[in-house]
Amino acid sequence: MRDTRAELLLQAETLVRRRGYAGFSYADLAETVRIRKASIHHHFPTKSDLAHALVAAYDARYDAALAEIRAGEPDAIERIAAYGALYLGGVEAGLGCLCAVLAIEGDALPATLRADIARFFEKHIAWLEGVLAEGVAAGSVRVSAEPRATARMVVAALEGALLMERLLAGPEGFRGTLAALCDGLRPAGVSSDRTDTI
Amino acid sequence: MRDTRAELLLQAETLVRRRGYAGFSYADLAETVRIRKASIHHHFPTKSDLAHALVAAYDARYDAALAEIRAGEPDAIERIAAYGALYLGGVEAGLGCLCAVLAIEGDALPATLRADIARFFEKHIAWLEGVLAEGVAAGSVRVSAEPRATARMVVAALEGALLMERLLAGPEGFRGTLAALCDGLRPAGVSSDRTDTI
DNA sequence: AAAAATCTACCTACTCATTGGTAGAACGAA
DNA sequence: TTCGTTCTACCAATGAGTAGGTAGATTTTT
Repeated sequence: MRDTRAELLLQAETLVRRRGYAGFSYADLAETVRIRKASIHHHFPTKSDLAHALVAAYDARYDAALAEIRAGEPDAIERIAAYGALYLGGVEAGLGCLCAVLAIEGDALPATLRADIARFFEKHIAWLEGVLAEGVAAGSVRVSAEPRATARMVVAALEGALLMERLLAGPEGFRGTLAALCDGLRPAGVSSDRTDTI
Repeated sequence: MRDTRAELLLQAETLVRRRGYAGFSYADLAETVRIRKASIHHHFPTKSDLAHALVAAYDARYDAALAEIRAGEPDAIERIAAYGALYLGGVEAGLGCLCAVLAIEGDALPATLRADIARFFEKHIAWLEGVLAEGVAAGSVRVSAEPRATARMVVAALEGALLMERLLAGPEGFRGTLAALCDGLRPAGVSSDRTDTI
């Protein structure tokens, strides 16, 4: 027995992350999942229903990943490197960030969806702010501005790098940006042994 | 006598930057420019012709702006701040970066267009690499990694911030990221008087 | 346990607005 | 008269979404 709904979510996510929200159709999705177009409407009545479900699933996966990083990695810089590695997966697969894709088409999207996306980003910023604040307290991080502004900058840099390096230098280019980002947060005089093995 | 072609380019750019490439149509454009749909085809036979022209014009404007910054501003950090201010205009107007928008829908775009966009980003990276290298030589910039990787990171951070802050905190949020970015590039012990007045 | 009712997941076969694009005529300026 | 521009009037294809039906599993009633 196959879980059609899950399959639809998986393939729809890939399509959106590859071609954008307006750039994929129920017909495309129907073809890749090998189901009739009308059957998709049974699971997701409208396209924006599907989009909501997509964001919810994506968000939940990130929630789990953030929690795991926090639990498994004590060092702040390593936590950020691990966070960056989540994006690296996208670059490797040639897929943009779901929420970045949707954010860009923002003006054409339902307001509720835009709110979901905003919450996604806010959550990441808050998480990073916490990580940075702890790192500063522990002396393993040097932040030039307030942690909040730096947190925003880190998310922005990673989102931007995913967007750009998918077209330019691929994983190679992304790793470079991630390394530069992490190095910039290290206190002066601390070596950066591990940044090239992220 | 009005320059319809220029008007078309202007309005099309706004539409794309607001809703994405797949998210706007010749019908939309015709309505805002108050012309018939078929007349647009006279100026831009196909949609991808229009897209190419859009990128070319956008790219040319950035070329001019980068040259002006280089000519008018001697200090490296101030140059980067001025570069960031170019993006700020987008946040204020609620418009994404044209090339970021197109990059995200990359897989659905003609390959030639993708190449144009890649060149746009490469150019910015190269420009920033030059600015950073000069700054390092002059002692006004401290780069933790190689200038090339830092340059990539700067473009990524600004592209990402424009994308995100359009939905989140607006110009306020963007200025914060820009300040954090610039502060991170300043040599230790140098005050950041001007970052809040960018 | 058998029969009846309901539900789930999928189907074919549409609707109807919109998409990018074309053909060819009309207009105005040089 | 010719050229550049804009128009009306179309086209085939595709978009999201709907109507209504069928086969099979599940639940409810007798």
